[in-house]
Amino acid sequence: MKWGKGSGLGAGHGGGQGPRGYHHGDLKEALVRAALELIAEKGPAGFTFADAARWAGVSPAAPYRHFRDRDELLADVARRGFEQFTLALSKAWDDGKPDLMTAFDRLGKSYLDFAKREPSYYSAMFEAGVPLDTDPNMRAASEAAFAVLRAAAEKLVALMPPKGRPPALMVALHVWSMTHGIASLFSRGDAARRALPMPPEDLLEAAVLIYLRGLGLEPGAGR
Amino acid sequence: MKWGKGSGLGAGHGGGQGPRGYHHGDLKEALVRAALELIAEKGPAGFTFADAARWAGVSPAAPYRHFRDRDELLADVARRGFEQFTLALSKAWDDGKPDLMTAFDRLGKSYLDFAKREPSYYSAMFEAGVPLDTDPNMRAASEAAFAVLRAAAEKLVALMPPKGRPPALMVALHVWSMTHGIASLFSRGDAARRALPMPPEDLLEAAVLIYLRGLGLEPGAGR
DNA sequence: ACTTCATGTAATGGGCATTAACATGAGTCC
DNA sequence: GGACTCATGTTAATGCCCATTACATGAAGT
Repeated sequence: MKWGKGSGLGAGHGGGQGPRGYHHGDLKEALVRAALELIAEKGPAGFTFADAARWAGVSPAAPYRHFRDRDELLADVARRGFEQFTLALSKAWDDGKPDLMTAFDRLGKSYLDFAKREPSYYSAMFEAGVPLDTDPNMRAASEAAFAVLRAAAEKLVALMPPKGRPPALMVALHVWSMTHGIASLFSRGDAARRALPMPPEDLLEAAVLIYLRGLGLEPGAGR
Repeated sequence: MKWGKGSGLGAGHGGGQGPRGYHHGDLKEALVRAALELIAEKGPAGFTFADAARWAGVSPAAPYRHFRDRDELLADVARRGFEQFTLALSKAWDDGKPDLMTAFDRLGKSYLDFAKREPSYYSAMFEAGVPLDTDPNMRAASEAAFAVLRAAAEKLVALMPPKGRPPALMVALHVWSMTHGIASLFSRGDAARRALPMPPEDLLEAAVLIYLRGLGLEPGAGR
């Protein structure tokens, strides 16, 4: 045997998504983890299919049994990223408790936090150029993440008098864009980007406060 | 001769930045154009040094006379992108004429317009992972672009009463983030991204109006 | 035990980056 | 004007690494 036995996965029963019987280790999971590791090291375009195989400790051809090609691997990473992202956002929003403003702020911070804690996922999701409509699950996962934000926006605008109430979708898009912009420009783990006179979290918080005031929501509302 | 004569560059006098005497065509320019073309086709990571040479109609070794490696080529593309970007933004801002609000709006639109009209430059500048501090010119070019935005923000906050006047730098960063977020998420030429119920320009305009109102700037101010 | 399927391996062909040695044409200096 | 020199490009060669297709192999099912 020339390739070793994977990287600490043992010969478990295969907890992934295969029905049950796995022969060896859980290669699919190992490949995904390899991809994450490699993305963190050299960016979403900085590694090859063979690299992932090498990292997982198998032969260069083994990945083909699990992914058609490198793109499919990347797409799977992105999909998983969206799923975890949705989870994190939902948790942060927590249905608007204890009050909407607090929860909304937490939501934004959670977005930035995800981008910083999981730069590999974030890269795969937003910067790798993975098309959203190869896998229907992909689009669903991505939309689920946005749905959290949108639901939050719905509750927020419901605080306003029905007269000049802005469309919740627009509010959600605005907040998303702002947050994504800050994350892309300043909040990456790279540290190779631009310096900032304040932490990105504060930048975001101020932006959202100003924006909401512009909508007519006073800072104490919804409490 | 096996490689043909380039792609329509003719044997002009060499209008690029070489002092004057060029032997053949203006290969350096041709390579940059090749890179732009190829980025547009397959993304900033989707082409090789040899591809660029082939596209420019020269042998695979020729580019080495002009760029140390592929990264240097990409960096040059990014630098030129920032320069053109600065130009476009300056022109749009036009020193705040005829009034600040109009000019500011034009500035934002110009940002989106650049991202849409020159997706290759935009990619090289913001998505290719080109480090800003390899070439001092690079950082300078990138900062010049931001300086336009910052100057505009300065003029805008000067409209406000000195009491609760926000830092211009923060305003500039907010607007930049928002605009960059919209451009990244929705305004790319890709068309492979997410659908939007309104044009990105309108989304941005609304966001900026709301944000400025949140700062206490009434829509008619500065006129 | 035989079949079957999932899982991996060995081997092959091709492309790319990179370098060194050679060719060529434009300006330069007497 | 003619030889010199340098920038620019070509040819050729090397080594690496990748993707991908036939072949092997071990575990489960009957």
